[in-house]
Amino acid sequence: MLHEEVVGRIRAILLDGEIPPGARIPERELCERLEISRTPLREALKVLAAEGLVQLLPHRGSRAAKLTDKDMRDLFEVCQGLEALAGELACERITDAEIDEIAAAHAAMVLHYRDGDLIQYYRGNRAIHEAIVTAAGNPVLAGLYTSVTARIRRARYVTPMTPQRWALAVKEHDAILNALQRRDGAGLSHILRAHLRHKREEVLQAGFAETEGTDLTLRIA
Amino acid sequence: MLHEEVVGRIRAILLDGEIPPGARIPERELCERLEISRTPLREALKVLAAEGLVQLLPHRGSRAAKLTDKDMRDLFEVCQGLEALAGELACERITDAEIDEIAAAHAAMVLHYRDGDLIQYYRGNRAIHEAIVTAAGNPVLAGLYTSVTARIRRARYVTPMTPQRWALAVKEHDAILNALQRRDGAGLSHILRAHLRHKREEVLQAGFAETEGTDLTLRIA
DNA sequence: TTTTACATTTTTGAATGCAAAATCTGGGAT
DNA sequence: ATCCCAGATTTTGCATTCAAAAATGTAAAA
Repeated sequence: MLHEEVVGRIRAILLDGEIPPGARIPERELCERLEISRTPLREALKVLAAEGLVQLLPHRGSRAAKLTDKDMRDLFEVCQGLEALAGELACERITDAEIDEIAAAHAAMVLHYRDGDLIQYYRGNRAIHEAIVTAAGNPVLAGLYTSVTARIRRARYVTPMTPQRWALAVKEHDAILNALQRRDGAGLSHILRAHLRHKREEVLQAGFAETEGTDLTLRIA
Repeated sequence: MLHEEVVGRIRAILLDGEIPPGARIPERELCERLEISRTPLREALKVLAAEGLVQLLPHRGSRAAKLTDKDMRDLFEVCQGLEALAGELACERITDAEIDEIAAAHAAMVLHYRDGDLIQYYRGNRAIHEAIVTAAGNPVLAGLYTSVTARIRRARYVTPMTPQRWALAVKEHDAILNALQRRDGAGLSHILRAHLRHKREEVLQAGFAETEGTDLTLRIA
């Protein structure tokens, strides 16, 4: 198994919440499960620690990082900045074909909204945001975006929504698509910020400071 | 020696250009120099690879990452976004005392400009940009900023300047301080973007694609 | 002289072993 | 019963070792 694959698999385990925030990461156990020895596992943990997903305590092992409200706020703030930038750049560089793809994804997402299928809605939502970042044509930006969103993913995409908020989010997405189609960078940037600000408020209101026992089951309000 | 220290020391070696971009990283040699064994060294290299400073080639060792013009453009673009965000947040959160400190640093920097001391000027310049990012009060943002700027540092702070460009940069810094003092987030964000855009143009015009032989001696035009 | 095939050496990536640190356990004092 | 401390156990962090892959060198053939 390649180094990057090890990192990826552990990242997935953490993001799935299989090892909940704050819990110790059982080295020996993970080694057996991934069928690798401690050396490559520990290399991966150091990388994930640099990413902020793992917390290393000298001589006391590693734990799945726990996010405080402040961390969450900070991450959302940065995420806003990155998406705003991505929106501007995307408007300069996006091709017609890419816009069409996003429009299609948008339409599909709206259908999921109509169906009240929050999981599929979130999935489509995420794909759209990622497509915009990709369209920005800046791999450095894309990399940072991936790493920042990974850390808030569980909060962002597993927060219950009221019908009002959900309706607002869909309306914002209409505006996002519209700005993209008009290639209105400033406008898109502005809408994306507002969209994320609202999302952040939802998440923080939901009291999302991660603790050992944070329940991450998807609930629909 | 602690893990973070190992990472830091190797990072410094790379940023100093002691191992030039594209050059192989001599594992054995670094081990002897840092007086550590290969295991912790390799852990550090993987972390630095995730940061983008090191390139890992499976079964062929690691090299100091080489930056293409495109990489440089992408990094500057992201850096602009991060500084713009930092500027906005700083205006919301900065204390009077912090503003005074930045004003003092600014005054000192202007003196170095008058003296024609580019090295000291750059040093002061960097301190100001970092102080703004710190004043934003967002450690996640600060972390990304550090990592992005690290990668372009050598280009950003080791590019020759024409008297015209230098004068413009100083003028922009006046505007930056002014916006900060007025706590004009939008204005500061705008100026910072322009400032970095100009810097990027300088750097790219200087033909900064990093190659094995890139001469990083500080030249004053 | 250049090229190709092969053997040797070097380097890489990962497993194992070992010393130091931390955690756990149980018995005795308060 | 609770608290505390000494010994045992586990876990961590690093050095070393080992197998596999790549690089290098050599010699024969074109």
